Amino acid sequence: MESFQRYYVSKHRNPPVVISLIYTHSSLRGSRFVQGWWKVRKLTSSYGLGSNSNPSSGSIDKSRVLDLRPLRCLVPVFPNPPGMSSVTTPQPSPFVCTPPTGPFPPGIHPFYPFFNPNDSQQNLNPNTSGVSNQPGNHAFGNSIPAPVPLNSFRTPTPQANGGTRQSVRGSRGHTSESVVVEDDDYDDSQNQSGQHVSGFSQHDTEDDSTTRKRRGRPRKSNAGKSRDEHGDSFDVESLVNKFLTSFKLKSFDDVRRANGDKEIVDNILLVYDLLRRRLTQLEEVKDKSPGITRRPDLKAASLLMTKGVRTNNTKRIGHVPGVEVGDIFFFRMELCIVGLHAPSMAGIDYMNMKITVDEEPVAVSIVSSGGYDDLGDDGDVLIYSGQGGVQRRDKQMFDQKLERGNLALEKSLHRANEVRVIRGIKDITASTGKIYVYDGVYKIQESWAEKNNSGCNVFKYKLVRVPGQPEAFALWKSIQQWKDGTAPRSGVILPDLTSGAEPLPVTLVNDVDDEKGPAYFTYIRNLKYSKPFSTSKSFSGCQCIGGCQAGHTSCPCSQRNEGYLPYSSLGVLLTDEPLIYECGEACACPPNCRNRMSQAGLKVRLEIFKTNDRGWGLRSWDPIRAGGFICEYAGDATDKSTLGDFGNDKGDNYFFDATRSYEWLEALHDDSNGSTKVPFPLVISAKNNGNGARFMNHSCSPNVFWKPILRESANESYLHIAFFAIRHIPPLQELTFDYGMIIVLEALGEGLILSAINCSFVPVRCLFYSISYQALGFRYQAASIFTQFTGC
DNA sequence: GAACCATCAAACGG
DNA sequence: CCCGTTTGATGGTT
Repeated sequence: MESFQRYYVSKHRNPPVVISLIYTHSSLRGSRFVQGWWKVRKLTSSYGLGSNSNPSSGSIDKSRVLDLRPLRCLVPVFPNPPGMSSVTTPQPSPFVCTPPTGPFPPGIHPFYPFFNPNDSQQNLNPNTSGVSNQPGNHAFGNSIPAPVPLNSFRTPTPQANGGTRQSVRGSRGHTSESVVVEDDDYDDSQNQSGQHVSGFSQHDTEDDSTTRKRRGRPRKSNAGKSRDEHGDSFDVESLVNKFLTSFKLKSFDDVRRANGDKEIVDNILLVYDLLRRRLTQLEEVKDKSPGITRRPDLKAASLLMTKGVRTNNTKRIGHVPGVEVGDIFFFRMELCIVGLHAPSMAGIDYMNMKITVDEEPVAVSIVSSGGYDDLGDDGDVLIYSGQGGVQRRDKQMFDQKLERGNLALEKSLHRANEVRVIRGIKDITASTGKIYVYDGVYKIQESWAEKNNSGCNVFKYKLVRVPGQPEAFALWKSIQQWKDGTAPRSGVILPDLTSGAEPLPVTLVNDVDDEKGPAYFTYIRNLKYSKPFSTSKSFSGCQCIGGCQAGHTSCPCSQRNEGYLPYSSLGVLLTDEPLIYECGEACACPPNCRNRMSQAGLKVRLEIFKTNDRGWGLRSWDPIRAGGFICEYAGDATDKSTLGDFGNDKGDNYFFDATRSYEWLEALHDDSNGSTKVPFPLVISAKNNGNGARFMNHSCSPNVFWKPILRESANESYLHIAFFAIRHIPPLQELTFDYGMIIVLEALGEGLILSAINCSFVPVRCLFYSISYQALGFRYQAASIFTQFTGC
């Protein structure tokens, strides 16, 4: 159950040391996608170094397999030697892992590049963990990039950007020269016991009795037709547990329940939506999953909340940790489980506050979504109506009373406390449904009562946005004006890069500098094959004249996708499966069939824009919901075998390699049977021909992932790559995905730097980890996480 | 502590 | 597209 990739690096060193890194499958289980364990092996023999010589596998000393803590993580976690690892046998390790800022064990000293003897300001505070938000403290001289946290991609710091590109490009040369790739598999003892059951995989949670129970049930062989009253609850239960385990929410303590942070909030929302989408899919095919009720949004939230999986449980005034101004939500329950706005329906959330001896209610947040006659056109001002005054049953109106939320708002006016405002906006893509935008905190300026159309008293509250917050709702209004044409988008170079090839334009924008656009290429909508990807299959297609429908058990397209349609009616990805079978030429269904999502062209308004520090990038004017389809990777399909090891010999910076490891959702699959690995050697070149996807940059905390999609005609099949949103993406947030990694060891200065280049064609992106390595009588020390983003 | 109630949901059908 | 119906969850109040 070991390696799927291994890369050797040979470096000039005296004595020479060759080390390989193996990403271990088993360790991925239960870890978040940004983390993983890596094994570092010391090879016992030396090779002809300084060239691309290929080390022979026979020289590996398997007894010297060592474990290091996660190489790719947002915050470095340093090993806790006793009992930390569940995947390895404890063994004395010649590695000593230390944060780069200390404290250091006896005999270990601060090391280059984190220590500069000339820098008296060196930060050795152990509490900073080395990768907080102050990367600029580290001294690198003029040519070495400053360490930056891995997640700095989203919030780049000025120190990290300036002047680092040169040095990284410089270092690319000698690292890539010294890299040797070897493709043989180190471990043949792969655990084949895993099973793929009914569309989602079993997860090994030994403490989970329901999972065990289900595994042993022969009842499952009835193709789920059983109406056993407990039958479906086992499915749902194990589904929830799988998600929770995958995203480290299984054991959720009171501390995290009371106060969240970005990672907790992100993961909870991630699991919520995965669960909600899966329940949606199950609900569509009722006879396969009896007992699944309507309202998957409520069901998913209730499942999580009964397990205590929620955060910011304690009400508070002001911002909620982990939720940023501009964040978007698609369901009221999402606001609830992250603590932004607790009531599932009511518009005013409030809490009791001790004032001397008495308690009085104060408002903490409001949702303005059109239920009453609110006025919010100004953008920074909101006239909000009080609650009550209507009888829901018979719609009878009466005077509002100064109680509950109304009273709380009144008290908040006098106490001048901040009130969070969530603006509900009609979702254009879905005629029904709303998008909720967190618009930051407001203060109540005045209140009054007025008569409404029925002559009843209604309370009104004037709220004014607290200045200095990022644009949120105002941005939506701007974008609407760009679309209307009532206000111009600044910096537009080309209004439509596609020249009408897509149903929606793709704008080319640069409001950063005076570069007039990326190098010339031809816009094409789809992936182009010079020959079929595969000719072995024979497939007659479906006969769904009006388009494939959920629950049509006879539809062969549905059958190939484990009995479900992979997309919702709104075009949101529902399935967990590693490969999607879309309808193809052989199918009788129309082009707008629900199962042709990636063939219908763009659904969101994209823009290619100049970034501050990474060349050109891709983003969307429209909000994209989690699982939403973005686009496919267009270009020329290439045979990987015709390329060099790294495919970069032609200077092609626009490559997509489907054979690379990508971590998103791999944790959700039981990988012991290899089912999650994409067995398709598809490499796409978008150098000459491509679409917006070729501009998508890499991130270690991406908001987009890709999935392979198979389209079949009678005797041929074609593989395509489609991109989907990992989480809800607000407008104009850059779209990024994880390119996948190659790990490189590099001797640098006094230490070994573990570095990673994330794609064959891209310069070194991430330099990693802090180790002290005792080998052959020499001690090497390596630096901690710092990251480089070079753009394209 | 249980039951009830109020509430700017969300999906669906006509 | 608007409207009503249905199915609902949470949190506060009784």
